[in-house]
Parts: sequence; C-alpha cells; structure tokens
Amino acid sequence: MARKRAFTEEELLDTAEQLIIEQGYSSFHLKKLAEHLASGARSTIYQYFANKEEIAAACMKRAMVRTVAKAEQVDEQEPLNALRDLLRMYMQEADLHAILGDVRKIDVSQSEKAAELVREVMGMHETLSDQLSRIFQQAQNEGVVRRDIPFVILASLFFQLINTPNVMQLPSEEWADYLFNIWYEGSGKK
Amino acid sequence: MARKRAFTEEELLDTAEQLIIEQGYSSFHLKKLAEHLASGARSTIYQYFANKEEIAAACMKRAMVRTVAKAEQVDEQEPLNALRDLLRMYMQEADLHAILGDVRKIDVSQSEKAAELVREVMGMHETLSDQLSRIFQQAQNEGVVRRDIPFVILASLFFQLINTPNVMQLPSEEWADYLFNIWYEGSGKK
Amino acid sequence: MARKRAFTEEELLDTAEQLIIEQGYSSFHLKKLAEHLASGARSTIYQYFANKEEIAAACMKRAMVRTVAKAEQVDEQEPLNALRDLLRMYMQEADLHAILGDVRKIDVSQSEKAAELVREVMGMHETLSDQLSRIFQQAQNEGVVRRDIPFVILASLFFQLINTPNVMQLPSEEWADYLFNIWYEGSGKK
Amino acid sequence: MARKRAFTEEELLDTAEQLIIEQGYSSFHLKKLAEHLASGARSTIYQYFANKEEIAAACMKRAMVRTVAKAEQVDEQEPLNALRDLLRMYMQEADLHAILGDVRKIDVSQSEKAAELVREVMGMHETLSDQLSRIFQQAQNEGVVRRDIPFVILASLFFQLINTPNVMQLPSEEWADYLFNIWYEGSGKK
DNA sequence: AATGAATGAGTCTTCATTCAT
DNA sequence: CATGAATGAAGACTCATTCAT
Repeated sequence: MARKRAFTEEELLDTAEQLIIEQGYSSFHLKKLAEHLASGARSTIYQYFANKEEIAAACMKRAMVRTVAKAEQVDEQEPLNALRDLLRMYMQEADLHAILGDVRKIDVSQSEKAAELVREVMGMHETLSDQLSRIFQQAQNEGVVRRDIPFVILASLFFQLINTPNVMQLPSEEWADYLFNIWYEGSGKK
Repeated sequence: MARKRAFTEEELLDTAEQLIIEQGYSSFHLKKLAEHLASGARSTIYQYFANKEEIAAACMKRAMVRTVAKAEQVDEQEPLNALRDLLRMYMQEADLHAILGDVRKIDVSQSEKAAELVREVMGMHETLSDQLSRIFQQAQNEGVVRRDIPFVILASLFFQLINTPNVMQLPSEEWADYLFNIWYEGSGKK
Repeated sequence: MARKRAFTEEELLDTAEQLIIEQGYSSFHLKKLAEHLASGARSTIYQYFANKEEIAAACMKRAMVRTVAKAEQVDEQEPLNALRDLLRMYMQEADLHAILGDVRKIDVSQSEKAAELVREVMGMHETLSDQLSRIFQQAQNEGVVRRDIPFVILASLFFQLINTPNVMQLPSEEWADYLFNIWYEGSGKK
Repeated sequence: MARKRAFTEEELLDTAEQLIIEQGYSSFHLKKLAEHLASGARSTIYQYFANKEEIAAACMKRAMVRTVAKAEQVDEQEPLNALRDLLRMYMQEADLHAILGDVRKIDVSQSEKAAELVREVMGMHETLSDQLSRIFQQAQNEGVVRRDIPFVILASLFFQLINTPNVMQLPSEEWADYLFNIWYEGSGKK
C-alpha cells in the first residue's frame, strides 16, 4: 500500500561501500551516492539513515561482520593451514584494509548511532587481530615460524600481503597461496 | 620596494606536504594550510600557485624529485647491497607511499599545470620502478634472489616493507635492515 | 588594503534584532537576514559569526547589555520614583520582552559560544529581576505600595505594562507615566 | 468498507492546538504532529486538511469559537460582575493569547481556505473586543470604573491580566478574582 | 606584493507535499 | 481511506577563488 522502493538498504550500502573503497571516505558525498544509485533522490536516503556518518559506519560494520564471520570459520588447529586459509579469506575481502584506514575519519561527534557503529567496528578489528596473534603465537610454539621475530611484526608483514597487486591475474586463491609461499620461504635464493 | 614576504614557496610546500601526509589529500584545505603557515593570509597563497590542485601536485613532485635524487646515488653494482641501501632510503622517505596513493585523487581537469605536474610525478614513479626492476633482474641473474618468481612481484613485496609499523622503535636504518632480513629469509622456520 | 565591508557587525545585529522582534526567533533565517541587509551575500555573514545561533544570542545579549546599563543608572533611593523611571526605561526597550521569551528557543547544543552568550543573557535577566524585587520590597517596607500582595506578583503585573499598545500615541515617557498611574491607583472608581 | 479511521479531525486539532500553544506556530511541523498523534501516518493528515496552514487556522478558529461561545453566555447586566466572569473565563482559555499572537504568522498566500479561516478568527476577535468595550463603556457610565481613562486602555490592561504567571498556584477561579481585585484597586497603598 | 573581505558553488539536512499501492 | 515511500524546495554552512585596496 505504498510506492515501490527506489532502492533497498542493501543496495545503498553496496553502492556506498564501492564508493568509499574507490575514492576514500573523505570524498564520499551523498550527492555522488544518490547519482550512483541510478534511481532515487538524494533526500530519499534519509528515510534509511539519519546522516552521512551513519551510512559510512554501517557500511564498514557490514564489511567487518562479513569478514569476522568468515574468520571464525577458519580451523585454527594447524597454524600454517589456518594462516593460509586466513590469507585466502582476506584476499577476497581485500577492501577491508582501505575501510579500516577510514573508520577513524568518520566524525562521530554528531551522531551517537554512528559512534556506536564505529565502536563495534573497532571491536571486531580487535577480534581479528587477536585471532592472528593467537595463531602466530601457536605457530611459534610449534616451531613452524621463526621465533627470533616478535609475532606482531610477523603478523604485520603477513597482513600486508593483501595489498600486493595481482599482476599475474591469478585466481584469488592461487594468488593467496603463491604469496603465502614467498612470505614463508622468503625472497632470497635457497 | 615590496612588502616582506609572508612565506616562501618552500615553507608553503613543507606545510602542505605535512598536512597531506597526516590527513590525506581529500581533507587537504587551503584554509587549514593558511592556518598552519603561521604568517600570511590565505589569499596570499594565490601569489604563488594558481589553485589548490597545483599546490598538491607541486608538493608531490618535490617529494618525488627528492626521492629520485637519492635513488640515483645508490650504487647498483652489487644487487643485494643496492636493495639494502634503497630500502634504507625509502624508509626515510616513508611518506612517498602515502603521497603516491593520493596523486590520482587530484582533480586535474581544471588545471593544465596540475595535470602536467601529475604526469611528471607518474613519470618519476616509473623511473623508480624501473630501477627496482633492473636491480631485481640483475639479482636474479646473479642468482642471489629466487628465480621462480617474476621480478615485478619481488619488487612489489619489497616495496611494501616500507609500510610496516616500526613497533620496536628501532632507528630507521636498523629497522630497514631488520625487515630486509625477514624479506630475504622469509618468516618460516629455518 | 582590502575590499570595503558589505556591512558592519553593528548593522548586522540591528537587522537581526529587528527581524527577531518582528517575527520571532523560530522564523529567523539567515536568508531573510541577508536580504534585509541590502548589500552582502549570505555567506559573508559567516565572516562575523560562526552560526545562526550565535547571531541570535549576540543580538539578545546586546539588547540586554543596553537595558542593564540603563537600569543601573536609575536612582533607587525613592522606590516610587525608581519604579517610574524604570517603567520609562523599559518602555523604550519594549522589545526586551519579546527577546526574553525567545532566548530559550536558541539551540545551544552545537555552539559553546552561543551557550555562553545565552548564559550571560540569563544572568543579566536575573540582575534586572533582582533590582525590581529589591525596589518593590523597599516600597512595601516604606508602605508606599500594598503589603497584602507578594512582591513577585506586583512586579509581574508592573512588568506587563510594557506590552500595552499605545493607542493614544503619546510620547513614550508620557505613556509610561500614564500607565504607571493606572497601575498604582487601579482602574476602579475612586 | 473503509479502513478504521486513524484519527478523528477532533483528535488532530486537539494535538495541533497543544503543540502550537507549547512551542509556538513557527515551530509547528506536521512531522511532529503526526508523531504526537500516536496512530496514523503523516500523509493521512492530508485526507482531512489540504495543508499545514489550514490546520493551524482551523485550530485557532476552533479555540476562538469555543471562547466566543463562552463569552456570549456571560450576563452583561452588571458590568463588574460581567468583567469578573469574563476574567474567569479567559483564565481558563488562557492559551487564547498565545494563539492570537500567532494568527498573523500563518502564511495565507498559498491557501484561500486558510485565508478565510484567518479572517474568521480576526472577526471573532473583534467580537470579543467589542464585548469588552461595551461592558467597559457601561461600567464607565455607571461610574464603577474610572472615567478619566479611555475604555480601550482599560480593556487592554484588563486583558493582559491573563498573562500573569500564577505563582501562588491558586485554583483558576480564585486566581482570577485575586487579580481582578488588584486591577480594580491598584497596587498602591490604600 | 599582501591581504581583508566578498562571494557563489556545492554539500548536508529537513520538511511539506505528492504518489501509487 | 490509509499509508509507506519519494521528492523538491528550502535553509545552514564550508571552502576555493576573486576583488579591490
């Protein structure tokens, strides 16, 4: 008994995520968002979200939830296998990096809702970090990775692999495994 | 007899660079720039540059020129030594990464001058890449790095080392050497 | 060494005061304000004030300061004379009533400056009330006004005289004295 | 078979009146109105009224009609008794004052219906004024109120009594009689 | 030159009103 | 009839850029 929706909340967040990833949060404008939505006026957006900040935060939370859900399904029994699986997963959620860098830029002072969402994202980030640390520590205990390097650094380097441009155009999983090997074996000659 | 200069072009670019690095290009405003300049009015900036985009581009070019100059001084005879030296150098010019990520964000459509500057920055980036590739190829020829991996990827991974947060607070050079070792030997157990 | 000002801060506040008095704070818009200023764009206003709320608050404070200054010059020795003088004075600052009713409508949550100004206005209101109370109490002590009525009520009724439309078009002072007499003697036959 | 009514016209006007009295016409929004209605959507309001202005005007007319009806029942034989009764009545319809101050704020240029309603309200206001004048004139004729003051002024001062804040928390009728006495006898010592 | 001031284009947000189911 | 949804016309505010002294 009402008009047909111009776009779903889902579509809105998809579009927002795409824009934020491509151009960064600082240049994320509702005008642009509305234009990219194809149908629907700018003001319609306010039916779904109270303000720009909430959109960005909701968007980031959604990506984070998605990632955490996948991360939880990784079997942590065998550290190396776990790391390989995690890398594959992060490779698919490659934008997470960009997003995490932008969460702090959200002005949270005018919207308690946005503040809460940002807090949740931070919390989940913590969860992911903890998982990596846990696995790395176990790997060190089992002696399968170097022990002469603090695991934070190992983790940090490992996490950066995601940013490597896939110049060989390999399928995501193969690419992940390829990088994993280099990370593990090193770039020097054997 | 002209009035006392409010600020030199040099000072302006220094301040701009600092701002762009700290907060990213998208949130780089001339208002902020003027405030950080201590002396001089916002409108005075237009005596030196025609618009915001030119400032950003000039700023990035300057950083690039600086880097290229240093890179040229690296002795490329011994590939591994050359790489070590380059890493040390890049570590000092760590902001280059941030800057390079932002060049593309400059809206170049309204200012031919800015467009030209951006092109120059891109060109110099190319120069740096070529150098890295050259050294890596030589290293592969000499058999001091793995040959089963395309040198572009080796270079890409190598270049990412710069982003690793220096959690151990080591002095820049030591930190570079530390990472170099991990990159070379890998993270896996020996 | 700069362009000529489109309007002074003084002119701006004058215009704002007029608008707020005529149409109330709730319908006070910067667009309207700019239009009434004859010269100057809307955005120029922001050179002088940070936001709408500050303008309104500054405007009210100015009126209040003006009034308090006049009130302080009233000689309180003889209560009845003092009251007569005060009434004359309030008659000239007749808009004070309208303004006071609107101070509370100012949204103070986004601007500390506005909040402070509002606080100051309230404080000065207090000062004026205290003065009235003081004089009324003294008048009761000296037996020149009724003692069977709480002085707050006496003051309240007295203060309302200001709102009486001057249908006879008497000069302000005469009109004040005229009303003062009715207030004192009552409307009933002697 | 129609759906259940979301709200009656009566309920709508009740709520509108309450809002206009509490916060003034300038901050009267249909959004707020709909929220306060508990049941029914904002758009449903347009089944009953063509626009915001009509609602406000209808609301004010209703209050006016109510007041006029009560005023007509006052026995005008004895002027003083009539005045006392009128004051009691106005005290109960104390919001009338607020409403009358707001009629002029209604933008009547877009809706002929609203314009007509506003005209009616003004007309009834006239009626009430006439009644007051009539009674005052009679009172002057009978010599029960001062004759040295134009009856318009007497009426005006009388009407303002309604605004006096009831600090003593007396029941409405007692409060009316209390003020009536002061108005009649004056505030000066006997 | 340097700069205080002006300004218009652009963004966010709100709200009355209209649509279409 | 009722209403969920859409929307355009404001209004607040910011900022790059231009003016004129």
